[in-house]
Amino acid sequence: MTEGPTITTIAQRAGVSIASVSRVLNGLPTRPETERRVLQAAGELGYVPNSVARSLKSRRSNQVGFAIADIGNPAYLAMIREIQPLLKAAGYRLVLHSTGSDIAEEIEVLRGLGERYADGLIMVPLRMTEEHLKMFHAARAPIVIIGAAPDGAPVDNVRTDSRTGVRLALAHLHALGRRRIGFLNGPPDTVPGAARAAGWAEASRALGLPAGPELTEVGDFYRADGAAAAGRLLDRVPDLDALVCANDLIALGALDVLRRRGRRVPDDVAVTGMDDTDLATLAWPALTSVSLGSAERGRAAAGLLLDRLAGDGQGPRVVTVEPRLVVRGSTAGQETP
Amino acid sequence: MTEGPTITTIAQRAGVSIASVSRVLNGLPTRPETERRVLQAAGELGYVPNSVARSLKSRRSNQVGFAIADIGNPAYLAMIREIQPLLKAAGYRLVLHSTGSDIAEEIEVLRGLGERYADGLIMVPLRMTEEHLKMFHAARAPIVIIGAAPDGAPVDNVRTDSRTGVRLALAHLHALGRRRIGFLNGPPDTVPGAARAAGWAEASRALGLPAGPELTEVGDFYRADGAAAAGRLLDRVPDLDALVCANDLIALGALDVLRRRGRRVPDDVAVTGMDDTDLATLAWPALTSVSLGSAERGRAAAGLLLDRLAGDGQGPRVVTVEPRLVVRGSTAGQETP
DNA sequence: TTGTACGCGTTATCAA
DNA sequence: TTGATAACGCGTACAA
Repeated sequence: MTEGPTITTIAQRAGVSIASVSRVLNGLPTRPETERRVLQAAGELGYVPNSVARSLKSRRSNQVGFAIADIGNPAYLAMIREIQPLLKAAGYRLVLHSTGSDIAEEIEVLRGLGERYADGLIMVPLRMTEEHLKMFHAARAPIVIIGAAPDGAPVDNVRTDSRTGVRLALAHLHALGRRRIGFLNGPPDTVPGAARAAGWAEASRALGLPAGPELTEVGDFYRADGAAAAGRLLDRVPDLDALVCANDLIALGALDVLRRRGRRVPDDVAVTGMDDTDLATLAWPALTSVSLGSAERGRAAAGLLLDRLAGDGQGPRVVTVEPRLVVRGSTAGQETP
Repeated sequence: MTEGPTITTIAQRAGVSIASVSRVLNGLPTRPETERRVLQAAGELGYVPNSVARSLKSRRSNQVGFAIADIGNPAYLAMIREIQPLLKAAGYRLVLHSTGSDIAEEIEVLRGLGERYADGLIMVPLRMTEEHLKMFHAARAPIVIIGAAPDGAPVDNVRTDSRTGVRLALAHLHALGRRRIGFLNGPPDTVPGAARAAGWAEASRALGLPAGPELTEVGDFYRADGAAAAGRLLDRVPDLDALVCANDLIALGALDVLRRRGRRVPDDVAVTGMDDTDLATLAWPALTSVSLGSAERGRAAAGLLLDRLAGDGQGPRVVTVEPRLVVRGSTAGQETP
């Protein structure tokens, strides 16, 4: 825990100037004898370059921020698992921000970017406020938004179409003959919540299904909230024959409640989730889920950001990932492999 | 994306020296008029202090590293969820390292600590080599190891007793009348793998159960490996009446195989996991699991590290978390709540 | 090929 | 109270 050696220490020990030390360490041409002495001194002292000083000089931190609402959500996890290796391979460290879906904390993360602790930021915002936009414009480092960024915002954007996702789920259930289909949504004032609500309304109308509020319950995007919402909806509409859930966690909560109430899945009530997380194959019966390509979106976001960091100066780019229905036992009634 | 303002820019605009700017920004006594001009200039320019320069001067990065084998393992996840808010509250950013259980990468993380990009490190190593020990001694920043650190290593240590954990599981199954109990372990050359193997041998002997290699299968700590290992063991010992698994992921793999082979759980085969992750309550039947206090260990580790960072200069400390059996449907045969 | 000296943006010391 | 200036550790013109 003593003070570490610096190039000055090495220079003294090797009897050369700090410039020579720096040159040797950076592989610039030097006389073999000088190189030998420097390397020996560095080795003996256990020298490790100070990344802070290097950053101050180079104006690059070699770090990238990743901001999400909750590290516990497996959809975000799938993103991290893709992003982290890509960043590491490119020489960047990953700074993780878990904002707890608190707007103020999200803004704080954006403001922090101004401190230059990171060379770029990937963010999955739950809401999109004026404040966000202001920070986007003020940002002095590239930002990639996973989710819906407003057109014209100076950020790269990886999006998916969860409206279509809800439609896929609803069409699937409709094709299976279900007609009393309930909807368990997340907070409608969040970006994903609003998109799913819109998709629900659209698709219901298109299929000639009732789309009124009597078939919808709202809670947070967690399992316990999903269970509570499912309980309320079942109390109100006991003859439901299917449930569309706004994410897998909510669906798992719904499965808990259905099991507790003795409703068979999928025989009595079919259930769909969304995000197609690892949890979907864990549930019993395995959960039919709409994949929004979390892993793919993570990969795309990392790619976009690395392009920027490599000096790509194009205008804002948008990558779109198509939703895809993954049918499993919770709607199909067959054993999972 | 233009160059950001510095205290020099502010000083020019406000017509004062950079020293005055710094004083105002740090709340040191200044004449009201000076303060006003500085704050106005700073506000107009959208000044944000450069954390890199600040770090170089203060010799503190306000970052903490957290190194784990795989972010996808929910036991680690439980730790992060505790660690991250504690660090944030104390003003530290979290730098996440996922090493893929590769020794070389773990060593690289320890070496990286020498670059002073972080003020401290929390690490959950899977193995413990001479190289690790060397790096611990050479480290110039405090390290907290979650898992078994050798006595005398200059690190704080949060440990649990997974030997006892295996004993708890085995005793539980024995008390339920099971006598042909198999063991699905992780790699025995890892710290947790070795501890669990030792616990298995000890506890089997104590209970008068066979403890030979014929009842053990080994794989990695993942679900697919658990399934493969369970398959091999069932082929060899078809009349098993229980399975002790080295973690929850392995147990979930075992549940997959048992279901596929038509063995009822727990009636035919009782199953226990370890780590008591969120997945345990997701499985069907819900998984009896030995809690090793992941969340608690994460909290303890963060606490130890923050103490150090606050200047605590004691010798290495050890915190031990007791394992605890959590009984659920996979052994008790009752509906989960 | 090598050394001197400056700058990166801050904080902190010392005179004034 | 304020300003000039010296660090912090590194990279790099520029001069030798």
